[in-house]
Amino acid sequence: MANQLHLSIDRSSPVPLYHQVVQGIEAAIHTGLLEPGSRLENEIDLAAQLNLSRPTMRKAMDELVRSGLLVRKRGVGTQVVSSQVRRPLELSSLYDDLTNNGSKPTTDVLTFAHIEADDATRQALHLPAGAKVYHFTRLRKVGGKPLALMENWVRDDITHIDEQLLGSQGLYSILRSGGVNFRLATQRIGAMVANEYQAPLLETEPGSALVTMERTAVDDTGRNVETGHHVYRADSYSFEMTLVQR
Amino acid sequence: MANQLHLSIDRSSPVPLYHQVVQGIEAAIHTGLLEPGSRLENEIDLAAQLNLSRPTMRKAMDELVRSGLLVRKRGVGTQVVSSQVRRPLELSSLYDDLTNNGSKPTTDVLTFAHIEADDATRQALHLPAGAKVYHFTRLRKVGGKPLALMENWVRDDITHIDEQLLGSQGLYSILRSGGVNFRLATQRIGAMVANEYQAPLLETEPGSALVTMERTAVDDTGRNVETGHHVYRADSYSFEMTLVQR
DNA sequence: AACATCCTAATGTCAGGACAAACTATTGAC
DNA sequence: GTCAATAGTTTGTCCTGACATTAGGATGTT
Repeated sequence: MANQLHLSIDRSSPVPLYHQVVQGIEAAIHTGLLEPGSRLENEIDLAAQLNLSRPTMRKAMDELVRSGLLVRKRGVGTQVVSSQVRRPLELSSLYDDLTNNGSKPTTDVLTFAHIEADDATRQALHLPAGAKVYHFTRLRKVGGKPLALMENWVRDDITHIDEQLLGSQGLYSILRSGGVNFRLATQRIGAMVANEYQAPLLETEPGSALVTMERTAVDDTGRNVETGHHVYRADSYSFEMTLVQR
Repeated sequence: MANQLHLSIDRSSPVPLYHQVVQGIEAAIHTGLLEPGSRLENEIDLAAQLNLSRPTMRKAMDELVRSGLLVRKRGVGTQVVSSQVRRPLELSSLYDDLTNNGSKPTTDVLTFAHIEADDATRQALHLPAGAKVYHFTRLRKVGGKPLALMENWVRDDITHIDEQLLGSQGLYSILRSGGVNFRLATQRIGAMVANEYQAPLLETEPGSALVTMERTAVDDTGRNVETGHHVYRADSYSFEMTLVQR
């Protein structure tokens, strides 16, 4: 039962020890070395084997529990979750998701403007009256096939946004280069049917199903940096996530 | 700038100290005592004021950061997020969500059976060939208005499920009473248009937009307890969540 | 054989301390 | 006046140690 997982911890590495443990166990689960349903050794022994303190070991396991790979039960032990685990929904842009996936997305910038924010945008971004924002709509394709139609509003007091840049990079990548450290986002996922404007752009029929997503992102200084309204072809996109009981 | 929040910590309470702090700060934010965008005192001072150790204080703030109410920045401090915060998507049943919301949902059990699991179900629940499951479809209404059409498969080796019980309680409530401690779930959210079967049940037109959700839930022993396929009227339901950068 | 009780093992909570790293603002030099 | 070095503040990481709580098996009794 006691599974020997010989992780190697590099104390001279700049990556935190607990994170090295997280990566090691993640890898062990992924490669099948740790089988689904199998029990891990207890925290204290594991910590001792790796010459780590128990709080450090525990913090690593905390993260794995939070991400859904492990399940703990007091008085019993820790198990690898038996289901094939999907990654929890993370704060990332569609563009990043696609490139990480090996796809090569392209972006058509349909409209681009630097305008005074309307009421809804001012409220979403907490801007004073008269403040200006970047507003643009983009069409994202993968393999030449349209996937998403995206409309965004971004505050203009952070970094300059260029129409050409938008055509070659993801929005979040541009903003990160501009010094924005995203911390969290609130979003709402729903559904609608394609209207006469959306359907031809997405190369589908009016009346076909679309997934809708509204998102507002906050950076590490607490500013609401960006808000957007996106629609995706339902036959090509869905949101996967892992929920963890807290 | 240093905001005085006089939380009271009860050391004789069975609820963990860090959780008392979480609740206290949550309440302070909710009541407006801690304004959006305001800075908190540093961890060490806060811990000292409440006669807590820094790790305990820190664990409390960790949770608040994870849930999206606070934003931390090394060398700078901790701020209350300026946006109105929505609760992150938690592992809960629709029924619980609705009752917590003050609504009074009703459930019609459309079909109910105790049958041998098909291939897809066996794979989703990790069951051996020949295993039996409960299979049922339900229609959930709020205020007499149909909201969701739900089809579920549940393993039968945990607790007995009664057709009548399903009509009066949520599924998760029944399973919890049966000794199931849910730990996590993986789910996928998408969209479709209502077909001829769904539309009349949901009192909408064929071709109207529906939000779809597929979910598989895991308990604290690592078993896949339940899997389901739900559809919601898009004009009445959407998924809200908070994503946190990890 | 059935039941209640005790024991053990594991996670959960909490303390107090130490140092590292990052950001800010001030100070100093040119 | 501008820029770079520096000091101080705050969070990030890690350690050792201790006790509480729970689950489940083992034990003993009826």
